Amino acid sequence: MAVTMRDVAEHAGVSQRTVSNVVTGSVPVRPETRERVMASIRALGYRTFAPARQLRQGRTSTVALALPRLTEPYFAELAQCVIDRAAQESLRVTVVTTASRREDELAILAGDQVFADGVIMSSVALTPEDESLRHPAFPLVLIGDRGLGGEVAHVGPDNRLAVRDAVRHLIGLGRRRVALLGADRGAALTCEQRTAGYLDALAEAGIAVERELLIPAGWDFDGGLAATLGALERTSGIDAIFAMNDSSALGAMKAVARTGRSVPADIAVAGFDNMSEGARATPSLTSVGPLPDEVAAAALRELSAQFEGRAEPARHVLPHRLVERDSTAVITASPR
Amino acid sequence: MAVTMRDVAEHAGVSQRTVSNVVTGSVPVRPETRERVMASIRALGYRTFAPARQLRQGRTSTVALALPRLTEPYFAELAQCVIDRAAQESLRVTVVTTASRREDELAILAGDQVFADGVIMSSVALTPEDESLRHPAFPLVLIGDRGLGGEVAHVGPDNRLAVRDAVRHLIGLGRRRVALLGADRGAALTCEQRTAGYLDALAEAGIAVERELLIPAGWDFDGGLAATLGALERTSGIDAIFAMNDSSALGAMKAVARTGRSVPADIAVAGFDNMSEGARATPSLTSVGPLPDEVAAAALRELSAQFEGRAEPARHVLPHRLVERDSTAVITASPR
DNA sequence: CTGAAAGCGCTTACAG
DNA sequence: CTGAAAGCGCTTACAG
Repeated sequence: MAVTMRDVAEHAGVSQRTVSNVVTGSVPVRPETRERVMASIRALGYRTFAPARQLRQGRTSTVALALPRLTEPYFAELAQCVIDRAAQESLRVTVVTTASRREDELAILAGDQVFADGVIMSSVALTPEDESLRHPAFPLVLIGDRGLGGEVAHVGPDNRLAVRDAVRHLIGLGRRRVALLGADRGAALTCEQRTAGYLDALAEAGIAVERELLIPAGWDFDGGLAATLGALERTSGIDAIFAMNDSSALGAMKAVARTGRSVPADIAVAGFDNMSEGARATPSLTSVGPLPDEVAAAALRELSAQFEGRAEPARHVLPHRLVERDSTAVITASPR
Repeated sequence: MAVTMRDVAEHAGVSQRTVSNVVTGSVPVRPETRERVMASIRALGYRTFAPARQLRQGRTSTVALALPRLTEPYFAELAQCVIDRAAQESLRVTVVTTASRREDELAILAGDQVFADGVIMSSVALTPEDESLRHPAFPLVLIGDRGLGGEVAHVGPDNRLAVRDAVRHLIGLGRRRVALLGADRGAALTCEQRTAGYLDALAEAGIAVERELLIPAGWDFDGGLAATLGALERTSGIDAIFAMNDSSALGAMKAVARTGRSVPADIAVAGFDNMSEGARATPSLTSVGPLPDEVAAAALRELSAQFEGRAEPARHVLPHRLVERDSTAVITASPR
């Protein structure tokens, strides 16, 4: 740093203390003095050197956000929500991406990459057995899918209930052959839980489970597209698709259209995540889950609670909402 | 911070200096000592407090990335590229979004939000007249579209040349009524430059400019979709569309399909940005421009040069590439 | 390869 | 409302 607070103080003929008061605005300063200091700041081109303040205050006022990737629209939207919410509390956000690599997620737990007061992580590769999850060395909140261990804070929906509600909605439309898209992530808790919700809804309605309606698929647009194309070719009579997330649901809608069928007339489609992109799709996509902004807000709230020592790490079940849109409308629209 | 380096040194029976050597790995430490220190670190749960290191070193090892929003796929991809490239140089990335607000961009120039060694900004609202651009108070690199002032570093393609190449390609396919989608941002330099490239290509081919082929549109998916639907209804005979960016080009392709026409048989479509999403679209999208990763790499390289005082802020013209894909293929595919 | 000590640029009780 | 001074937790010449 070229010019320091000391230089400004000298230039303005006041103490460092006064300059600090002006800069932080924490203490009222006589307008006259204030003006003089501001003038010196401008004249000298002074800028606060953040690390010094942070060292003194013992905190960075930064949160790290760890996500698999920003190129998945859901994560991009979530990141935007976290940034916006954090800004309201004068917190900055450092984004770290893991590419879904277990080693990267573990490195974050080890605190290697963490130059922040706390971490919000969307983990996809950790398991409840991971020891480092027992005692994170810093405030940590897991978001999204995973319900891991008992020690670590978490915010997320009740996956099972949410999916049950969504599939119930599909069945309520009179659909009887509801495919579950993305049903192959054996060990992943989220997948298990969402699958359980699907089975609940079927059982409730007295519909038998058909093995071929459990469709393996990647949880992204291309995964949903490819798997749906395959399923529609292989299996006839599918009249609804519940996708494990919105990205794959959007892919599924494209697949349906490409085979000359219509959403929702021939096949109703619903997803999970309540991505804002779903509202803008054609047809607009029915989805279940908390809103991304609600997830961001809850994660930040939990992190703040830990910063302030207000609470033990807690596990928050976020209420989900089923937003019904055109992709499950009851009208029988004609194709195109 | 609970446990400091001092505590570790005491616990291990060595000096702070030695602990520091072990932690940073900058100086070789006797394996035996090293092990003892590591054991103490684990036992005490020590973690480096970044601000102290940063204060001492006089730098944050963080770059701020300022973008309009993360929910625009191009920016999400660019952010991912910057994060990946930065990680290679042990730099962290703090993401700040401006929502395209001029006041937010100015605040960043004023250094208000900047807790980083330098800033990479994708500005959309500043003009060459903005005084704060003359003498940024910290290393600053503008990316993407804007060619602003002479003082501030910039990386970006030659918009005019790039668009000329792309439109030339369209004309080379035998298309004669090439629409320019997104041609309404009067003052914006990028828009001006790209429009000039379009006009160049037409002039070259001896094609008269048709006023109604200059289509105003927002530079995003929905903007491209809506404007193209309107244009196709209003104007007949359009046989190609060059969109100002890939997002609006993807919207245009959807509009074309929705009106029962086919890409590329009826209407060829090309965009700008070389977003990776374009390669995955159906049909895959022809695009021109540098790759997002090339933009990220160049921006970071320029920033590093400024950090090290290696150079005056420079203006880098990135080579563009025209990636030809299915949306401009010569085969006459039948619809669907 | 390791110690003892200075100092990075701030903020904040402690006085007035 | 303002001063003088201590100290946050590191790294790094300076010695050995």
